[in-house]
Amino acid sequence: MNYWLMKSEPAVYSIADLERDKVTGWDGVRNYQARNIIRDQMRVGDLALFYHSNAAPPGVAGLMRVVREAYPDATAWDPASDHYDVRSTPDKPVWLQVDLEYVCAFRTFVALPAIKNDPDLGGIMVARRGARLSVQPVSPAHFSHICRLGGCQ
DNA sequence: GCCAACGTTGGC
DNA sequence: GCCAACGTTGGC
Repeated sequence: MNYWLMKSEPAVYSIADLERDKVTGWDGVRNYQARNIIRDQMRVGDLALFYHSNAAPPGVAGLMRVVREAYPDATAWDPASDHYDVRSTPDKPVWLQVDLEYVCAFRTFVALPAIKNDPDLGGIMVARRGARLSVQPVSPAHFSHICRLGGCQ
């Protein structure tokens, strides 16, 4: 079982939207490093922290689970989509997505400044080098600590 | 809105 | 393949 942190701007799609939808296709990833993680490493049953980026403050808002492994992201060949990419076609898809299901919304939002100041979360990627990557690995120890801070399982 | 970090593009 | 220019992310 692997653990991840996945970013979304809450103004676009938030943990409350996922709670309503129950399952969502995590489309729109347009970074090769993030795509390769989705393609090569994300497996059904993996858990992911739902991170609110571009928020005030940013931070972890809840928990979700992978329920479908990598498959083509159809928004890439939709000219009407904000994520349209002329290089990707149904025959040769460039961009991939997974499906994620809602697990819980944190009772306590775990804000980025608290993450940075927590000695138990030293070295976590979201606070350091590679912070911009929209799909990141999280160590089991860091993952369980953030879940405990958030008040979710 | 600013800007640092960093990924991508394209000329050579 | 180098690297300067440019675009994007995302914290602040």
